[in-house]
Amino acid sequence: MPELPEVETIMRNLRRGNGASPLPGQRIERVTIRWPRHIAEPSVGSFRRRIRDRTIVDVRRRGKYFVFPLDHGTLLIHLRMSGDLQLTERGTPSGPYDRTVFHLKSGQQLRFSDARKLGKVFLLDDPETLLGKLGPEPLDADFTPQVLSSRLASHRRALKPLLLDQSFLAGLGNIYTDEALHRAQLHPLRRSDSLNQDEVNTLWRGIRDALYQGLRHNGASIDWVYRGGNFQHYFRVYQRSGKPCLACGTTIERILVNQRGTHYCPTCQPEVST
DNA sequence: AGCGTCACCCGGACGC
DNA sequence: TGCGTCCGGGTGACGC
Repeated sequence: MPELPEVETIMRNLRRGNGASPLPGQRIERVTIRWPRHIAEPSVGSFRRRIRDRTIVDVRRRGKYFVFPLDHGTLLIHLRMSGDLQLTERGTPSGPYDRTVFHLKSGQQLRFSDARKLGKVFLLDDPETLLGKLGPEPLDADFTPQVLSSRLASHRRALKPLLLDQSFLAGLGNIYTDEALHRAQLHPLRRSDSLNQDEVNTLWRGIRDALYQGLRHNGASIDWVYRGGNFQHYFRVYQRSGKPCLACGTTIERILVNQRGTHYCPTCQPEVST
């Protein structure tokens, strides 16, 4: 499932062009919409009309969103569970899950494929109506341990659901949350306002380390969808239940936390009486 | 505020 | 071989 490192990796490829021409500067001629419910805003008809002849000015990421500032308005795409974005050369055979295809003046196509159809596409005048709800970027320089500390203290939730909450912190999903908590040696059910300063610092480090390692390996390819990365070979806890902890040998456990599969090491991440 | 639940989806795993 | 069933997971809506 595309989380920050996967979205960032795909974003960099689009920006560079990766063999094809870079996406910034390219013009959209028209769009093919094979699954209209992908278009979240505006209406499909309005979207189709307004996207014509727009120039893609830049390619960015905010949280798990792709952000494409246009000469008029901003295109935003969220991959959710099973989405992928590819920049393809003229004549590339279409895939079975290509849902929305942007035909570019260059002959290339920007293809949004999404097997499970949960992704979303937006065309907004003001992207902040969407992006403004997001919490800080965990890799930004102004995301300091102090920022994390004060945000943690203002909630009394378990760490796991809090870290998954995009308005608390933008970009973590199930994989990187579990990986970050293991690095920080914190139990997923630990209450956010119970951490001392050392533990906050360790959590900050754990979040950044997990994300940086994901980025270094171009993200994780755990579904049949995104195939670009190999971070899945370096998971310490995610989908490793029943296997030995790489740090201490204890068997990794899987529990449900707010209906989310949660993987952790009972020895490295002890339950704390708070 | 935070939690539980449901809905949206469908490929793949599993059981028979 | 082929069918039926369940699961996972990001997010938003809704109710408590």
